[in-house]
Amino acid sequence: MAKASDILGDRWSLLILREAFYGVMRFADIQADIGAPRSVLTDRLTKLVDHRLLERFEYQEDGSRPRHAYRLTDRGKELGVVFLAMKQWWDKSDDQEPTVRFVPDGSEQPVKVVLRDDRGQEVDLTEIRVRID
Amino acid sequence: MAKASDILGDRWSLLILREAFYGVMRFADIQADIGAPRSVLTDRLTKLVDHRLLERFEYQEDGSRPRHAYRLTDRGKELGVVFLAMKQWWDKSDDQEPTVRFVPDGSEQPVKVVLRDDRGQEVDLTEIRVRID
DNA sequence: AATCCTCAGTCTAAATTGCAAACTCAGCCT
DNA sequence: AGGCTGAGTTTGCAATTTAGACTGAGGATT
Repeated sequence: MAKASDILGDRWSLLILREAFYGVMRFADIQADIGAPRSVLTDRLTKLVDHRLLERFEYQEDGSRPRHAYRLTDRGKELGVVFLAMKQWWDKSDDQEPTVRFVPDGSEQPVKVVLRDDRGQEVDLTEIRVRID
Repeated sequence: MAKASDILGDRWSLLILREAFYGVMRFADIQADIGAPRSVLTDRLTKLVDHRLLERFEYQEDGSRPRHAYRLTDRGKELGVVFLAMKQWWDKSDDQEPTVRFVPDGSEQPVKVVLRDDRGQEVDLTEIRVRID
């Protein structure tokens, strides 16, 4: 997991990925939303592509020249759980009502991130041990 | 969640917290494990204490002078889910067998981080929507 | 008692990284 | 031809990070 923090342990990368989960994927939009300097944004996007969390693709709007944008790879999408866990953690200790919620299709109640044992039983964080082989 | 990335969006803070989950909490041990420069380590530990993820306490080993060390606060411990999610994500795309596993008391099967709806039903990441109020 | 050792930092100068703002380049639009 | 837009690149300066030396408190060693 040390390498995971190589990728995620960075102010901008986390924010970029969050944007990606919300669906934003054009350079200018990301830049406007998170306010990173362009040069840093270029660098981070390149790194995220190198790490196969994002991929760069061409798109063309009608009557516009082709441009490129970024989208999450499958591997990147799987990081969603990490973001949900982070958001849940943050919301819990923040006293504001969250303005963004993640809900399952066909429900209004937000999803929770929980731990489960191999029998499907929910487990509390305090009830787990570390096993080192 | 932008502020969460203020705290976590940093190469060393993530590693320090991981150490804390493994139980390491003395300055020298953290330093030896993660290799951060001392001055940065001091700075990050102070920040993590300020953000109430860690607390500093005195301890005394028999026949040694009192020293201080760091331990996770309750708020810090709750971040465990984020770390487990990160580890699970990393393990999935890493082809090595993980050498560290988190297992519930009284079992050998590692816990999984999953999403659950309000009725306790497990939900897949692909089945959720964003709701903005 | 003087010196040594360990831990937990602090200090410093050099290297790296981050920054804002200006510049570039391709192609569509008037 | 000139302008505009998106997606960068460049530049010169500011802030952060780094390795490594230094500090200071107190127990241990001589």
